[in-house]
Amino acid sequence: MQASFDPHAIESAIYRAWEAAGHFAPKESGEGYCIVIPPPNVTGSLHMGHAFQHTLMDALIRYQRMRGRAALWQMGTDHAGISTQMLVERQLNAEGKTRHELGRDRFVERVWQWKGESGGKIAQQLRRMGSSLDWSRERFTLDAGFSRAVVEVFVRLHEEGLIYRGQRLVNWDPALGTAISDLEVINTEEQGSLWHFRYPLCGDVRTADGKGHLVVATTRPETLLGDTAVAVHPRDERFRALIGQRARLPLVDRELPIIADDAVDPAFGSGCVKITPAHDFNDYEVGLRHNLAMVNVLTAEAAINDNAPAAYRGLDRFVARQRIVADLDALGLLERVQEHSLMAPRGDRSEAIIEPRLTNQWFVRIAPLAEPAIKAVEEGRVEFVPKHYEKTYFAWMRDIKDWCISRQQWWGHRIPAWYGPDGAIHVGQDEFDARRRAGLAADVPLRQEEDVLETWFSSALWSFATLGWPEPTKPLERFHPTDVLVTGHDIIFFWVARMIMMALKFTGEVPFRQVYVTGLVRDAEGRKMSKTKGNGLDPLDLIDGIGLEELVAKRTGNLTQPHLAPGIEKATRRDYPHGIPSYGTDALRFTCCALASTGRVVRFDPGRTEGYRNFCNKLWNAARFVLMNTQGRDLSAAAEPGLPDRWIRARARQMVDAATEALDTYRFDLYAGAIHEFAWREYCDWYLELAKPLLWDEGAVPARQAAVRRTLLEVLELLLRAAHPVMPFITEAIWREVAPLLDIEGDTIMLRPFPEVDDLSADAEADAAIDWLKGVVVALRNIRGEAGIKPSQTLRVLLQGGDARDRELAALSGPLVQRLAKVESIEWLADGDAVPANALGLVGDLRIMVPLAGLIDLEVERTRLQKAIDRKRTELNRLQTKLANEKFVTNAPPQVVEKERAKAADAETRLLALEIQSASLG
RNA sequence: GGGUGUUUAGCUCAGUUGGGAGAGCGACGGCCUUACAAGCCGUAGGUCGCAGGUUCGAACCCUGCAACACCCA
Repeated sequence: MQASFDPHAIESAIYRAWEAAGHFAPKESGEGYCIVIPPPNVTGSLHMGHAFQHTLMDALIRYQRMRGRAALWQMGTDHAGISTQMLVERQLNAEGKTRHELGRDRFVERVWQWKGESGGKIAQQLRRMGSSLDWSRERFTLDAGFSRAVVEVFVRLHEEGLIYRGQRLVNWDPALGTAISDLEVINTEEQGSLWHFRYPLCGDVRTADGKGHLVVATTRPETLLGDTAVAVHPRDERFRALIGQRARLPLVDRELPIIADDAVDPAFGSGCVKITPAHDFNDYEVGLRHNLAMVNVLTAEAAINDNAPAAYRGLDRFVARQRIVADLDALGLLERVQEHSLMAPRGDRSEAIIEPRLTNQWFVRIAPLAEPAIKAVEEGRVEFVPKHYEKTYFAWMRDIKDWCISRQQWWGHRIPAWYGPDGAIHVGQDEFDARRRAGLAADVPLRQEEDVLETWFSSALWSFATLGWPEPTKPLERFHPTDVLVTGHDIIFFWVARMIMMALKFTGEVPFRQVYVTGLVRDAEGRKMSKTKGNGLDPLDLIDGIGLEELVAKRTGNLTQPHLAPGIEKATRRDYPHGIPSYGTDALRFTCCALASTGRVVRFDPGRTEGYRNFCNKLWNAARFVLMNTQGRDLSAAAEPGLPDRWIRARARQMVDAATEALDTYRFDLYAGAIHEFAWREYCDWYLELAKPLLWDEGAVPARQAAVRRTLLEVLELLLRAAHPVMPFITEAIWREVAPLLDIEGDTIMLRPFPEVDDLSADAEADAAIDWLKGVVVALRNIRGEAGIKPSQTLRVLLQGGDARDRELAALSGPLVQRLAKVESIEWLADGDAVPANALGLVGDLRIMVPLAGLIDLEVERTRLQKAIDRKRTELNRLQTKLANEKFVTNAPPQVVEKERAKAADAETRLLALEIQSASLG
């Protein structure tokens, strides 16, 4: 093995070998375990969020595979309708073309071509992460089988009346020219203006205070072109007399009824509200209630259409806004303008301001689907981890609105509906089926719906359509419901809820038994990682490393806002003065696990990755040490385990227990902690050090040495298996060296069993003995450290006090203590013996003394001692106060009281010893 | 406006049923000790957001308040 850990030397070859051997496919027999991957965008690339979630999924899959389950991690990608179409349209624009010039067929062809070119990237990156996905079963939401499932679902929902087409007010994205769903609209607070306009009253009508006009306020003046009423609150005394009268809409010269509606907030603005049913969701409801006309004044591009006066036709909405304000001002109808912060709706993809717009769209009638999905979670058939996300889920599901599923786009599943010459709608699997169902002759011309389904409609079928539905396939039977869905809280509504509804509807089963909701990855300062902010991290850069100049170029290139480049460059040079070193996949994965605690935000700090790269190196070198001391040795000799051997196995048992518990409850941070703690703090820091004296003692009993060698190997091998789910590559590389020495069959660690607690036994005796030893060694190190004694200086140690057990342990562990603390001699003194001036350490009643002579400065030792006395006295006082409290003694459980008494007695003994020592030093 | 979550060491976070406040990183001091300087040894640092309450006992349970984050309208 190389002297230091080099991830590049091992990773790719190992992954290729696993894949070639078919190890990622579920085994033929055994209980199934399945996770479906949240499908990445087919033309996308890996970001930190993927790296994070995929690490957790892969850890689960590898863990369950090692536990004997037939584990399937179902691979697939999403066609990502809007974002992919946007990307390709942008490419076209760069060439000076538009999709409309190209036409639908050629455009779609072009997208497929782009998919062919860039669609493999994410798959390669997933391989670099070590993801044990079953590539042989890879699916795509637009592949033939999946599309069939989509059509099937559409047709059946339509048959049952759960899909309908209708004219509704929808969120219209003028930049993309399509409707989008409520969830795709992001409302953010922005600064704007509130314009107050005067609408003259018709006839001789006057307001209560004698004015001839009403005042209405709006943040969107251009919409007044579509006003069809003015509303007031029915109990608003100021306007009661005006209800039923009419006002005149300026510029348009339309008479508007003055109506009363509870929805009006009398305290907002003037108390009068202009009603634009075709361009505002609240007004739309008012319009329905009062049977108002709905005047659409916007085109698909959000310019003013022909329903408006000629003066404004064709103007962009924001140009029209300025013009209208100016015109009203000129007419003396602008009362005032007010600074105003408003919630601006923007499209999550285009970031354009969304316009509510009246259009014909397809909807899913969702309430009948939501009901069983709510029940499934209430009854625990689907369980959220952490549990509190169920509240979020219920809140949304119980107030769910019909789902707009049609998009005026080209890239996606074209809606399987055909229009007859009379405008009648015929739905079917295909045109033939639609004709058959409708009983239409072959010569009746039919025109297919132009719209496609939104991407989430197909994603909603992911759990079962990837497994072969609508065919009753074996994988479907074996792996559905899947075991757990691992995803972020940002897509609980988009995806999780819809999958539950669709799976229940079409398979009668929940799609997964548990949902593990991860936090979302942010940068080290807690900010969202984004290209615009230039604070993004590419997981591949953490794995492979990247030079500073290249990193700067990557972060500042192709910015949508180029003026931000200098700031980004400066921050990058500050944060990564030497670029990013290559840390390897295992270190990145370990970081992801270690950061996966229960919070909602995961602050990703590359410093942690460096630390875990070091951990990989530690493990690598520990393995080198073990191999150096075992290769070519006779390991078959009868073994006689010593206390350290028994101890490390007992510790291993504890580690396996903790690791198993952590993985079973999705506490990946605790799992990583258990592995790290055991490997570094116990196996390396103590066991390897304890092993050295025995290994290097030429006069040692052969059976003892054999036991040490076997223990070194066996515990290392067990540790590798326990750590494999989080760090697959390094564990495989080391395991291949270690396994032959232990005569283990098999060519890969990934198919070996995960360690079981029952493989090991607890050992109270060994624990006590090694605890004692550690106590003595730490006490001596402490004296050394504080007294500034050089590590090369050997010590003479005197022992006094203690009991028979201390003498027994000293006899057993003396040689180990000597080696670990660099002690040349240990001498027992009787209780009454005079002792030279010394530095004192305590383990229970046992006094560990290092004579000062020539080594330790008396003053330094006095200071150290005084500190120890102060600390111990504080502790004792606290305990004595507690024990003096009668209420405590009578009310607390006896074992608690007993424990406190023992602690007090111990503190007292120690304090006494320290005080005697203090007196003796003068 | 409604809801959810968070607040513990300089930073990032653990803390399982209420019973001696922890880890990693960082800081400081000392070491090239023959697996590892990507290492080893040691040290310092906290009124557990604030105010009440329950309890013999509260970081943990209850109430109120504050700050921050996110979701919904």
